[in-house]
Amino acid sequence: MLKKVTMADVAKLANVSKSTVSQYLNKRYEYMSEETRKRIAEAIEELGYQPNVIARSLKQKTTATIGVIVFNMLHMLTTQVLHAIEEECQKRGFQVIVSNSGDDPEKEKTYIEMLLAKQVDGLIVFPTGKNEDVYQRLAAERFPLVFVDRMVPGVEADSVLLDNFGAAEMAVDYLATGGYDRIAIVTPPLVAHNVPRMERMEGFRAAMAKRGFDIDDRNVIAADPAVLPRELKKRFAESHRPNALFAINDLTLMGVLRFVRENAIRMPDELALINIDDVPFADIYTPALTTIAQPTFAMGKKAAEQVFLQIDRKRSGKPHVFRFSPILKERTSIRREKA
Amino acid sequence: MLKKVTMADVAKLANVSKSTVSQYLNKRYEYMSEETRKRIAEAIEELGYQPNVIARSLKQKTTATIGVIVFNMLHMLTTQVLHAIEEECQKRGFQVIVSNSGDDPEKEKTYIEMLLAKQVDGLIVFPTGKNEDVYQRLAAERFPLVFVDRMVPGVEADSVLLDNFGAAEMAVDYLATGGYDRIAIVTPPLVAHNVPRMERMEGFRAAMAKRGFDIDDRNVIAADPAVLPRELKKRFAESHRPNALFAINDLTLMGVLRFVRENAIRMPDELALINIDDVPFADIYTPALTTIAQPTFAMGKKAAEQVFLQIDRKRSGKPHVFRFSPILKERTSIRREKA
DNA sequence: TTGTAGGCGTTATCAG
DNA sequence: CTGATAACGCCTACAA
Repeated sequence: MLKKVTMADVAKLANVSKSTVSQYLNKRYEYMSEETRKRIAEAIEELGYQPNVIARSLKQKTTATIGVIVFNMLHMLTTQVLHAIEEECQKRGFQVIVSNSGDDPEKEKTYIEMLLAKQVDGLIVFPTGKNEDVYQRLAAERFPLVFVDRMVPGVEADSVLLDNFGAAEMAVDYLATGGYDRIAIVTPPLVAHNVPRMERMEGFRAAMAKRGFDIDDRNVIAADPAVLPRELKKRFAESHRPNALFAINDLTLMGVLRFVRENAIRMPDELALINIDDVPFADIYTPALTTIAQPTFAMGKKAAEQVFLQIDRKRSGKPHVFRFSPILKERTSIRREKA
Repeated sequence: MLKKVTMADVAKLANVSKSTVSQYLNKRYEYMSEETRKRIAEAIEELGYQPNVIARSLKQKTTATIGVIVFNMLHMLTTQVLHAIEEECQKRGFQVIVSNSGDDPEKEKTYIEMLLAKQVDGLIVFPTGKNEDVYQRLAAERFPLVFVDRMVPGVEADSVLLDNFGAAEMAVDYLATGGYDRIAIVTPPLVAHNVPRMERMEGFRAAMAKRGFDIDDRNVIAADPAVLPRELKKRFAESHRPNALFAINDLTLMGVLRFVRENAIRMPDELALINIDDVPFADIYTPALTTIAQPTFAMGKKAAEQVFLQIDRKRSGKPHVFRFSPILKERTSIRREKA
């Protein structure tokens, strides 16, 4: 590791002082002779000098780094949002430290602290939702912070998320317009701190009520993906089986499709299906899946932009919750006329 | 931002010197009175002191950070390997800076340099393959470096990749055993610096030869995923259409499936299909897709372990290329008896 | 236009 | 057992 080349070495070789080299590096060559400028450039070249960003950071108290904490790296939404964040950061010369909390609040807390110790300039968090005190502290310090995908009620921070309520309404409306009347919602277990899940549920209820459909309790199918096929099978063995399913996310969708496959249920004839999250295989599946996409790229970009605004201390005032509109992807897992 | 609490403050409040506080922080309390220990602990607590990792790094020349450069963040393999890397790093208290090169060598070079300037302790690279000089420099400096997914011939660095040759053989063997005799390979355009692609092609040729099958040139279908359906259609309009397809990766698979769907080709009756990369929808597809999985998690773990070995200067000697065995996932897109 | 000196927050060395 | 003091590599007045 010949990483020993320092500013001093360059200065010596170029016969100038360290400060002059520093000026040069920061492109302040207004008052610098063409001559010395060249000498420094050569010295740098010759030694293969690379400035030590750490030293700079220590002085400037800024690291050109932001921390991102996600709760599930393998989730497609995460990947896509992350991609957009990274891209936005590249434009600003920032880099991204990624940590995976696995939805474990303890871990999340630890990582937030590690990231702060590393002096990241900002934080984008897909929050577990269970570390309100930590979030509050950050908000109080006005540390640049943006929540993504989920928000945390009571914490004043910029948040970027889907219009979940609207997405659920969209699902119901689309199914209803197609003539389907026995609509069931399929979701992971409902827990209060999971805001999007609750919002989707509420949107569903509201849209059903608006249509004058009553909600059979048996048509709220809440189960972990692993046991979902079994639960569905149970429900479908009962009376008044649903003729349309709304899966609130991609994981749930997988459970539904497994059920459909195992029981040789014909779509869309026997059953219509719509879900949130535009999975990559949606249009090569048979039938092609009608889905509700999240604008993941726009969301990631916005999240990054907001941290940067905060870093630049340019935020207008109060934190804002940015709601992104869901996008209907019409395909063929739903007929447009009632059976 | 009340981030002004420094070691000096703690020292003052606890009535000791900075050095003592430092000892404490580094858990060297062997020769420290119970008394002072407690006082320091209290002071830290009271001030909410958080050590500044940047300052520590400057002194110790170590950052507990590794850089990962991938060429496509959205690729599933990338996500999964990344996940494993991150997990392994967590165990060691390391963090991960992720950059996306988009397979652009210029960007890759820039990021490598930025990461080095940030004093990362090691680098894991999914290489574009076109920056040999940069890789060489790193190797020469013995900077901790591991390549993943692709390797770079001529550069002496640990590399973690699939046994691509073996995977292609596996595909051919499985199809041949099922009685299929007109096997075509479907791949993105072949370019020399893309090692895995070439290796898979070679494995295919070798396995075909071994079986005594000759390879009709028209059965090497090389095209970008976007135009693949068209190319396939063209081929299938000709004589001696293939009765089995081997897609060398998931992107290619998507193209094949689109073709299959658009032309209502029945699998496995008219056409058998196998591919590398165990896509998440493989077993909910109809027919369930027989695939060859990469042990992505093990690969990521190994990559991380190898950088750490290098960081700890414990590497045995010469760099090593780690080949991971493909895993056959038998499903139903191939019949076991010949048509 | 360039150089000197001091400091950023830690750790390391060596006295005391 | 504890405390000066000097680095680490860079930036920034202020001097020259």
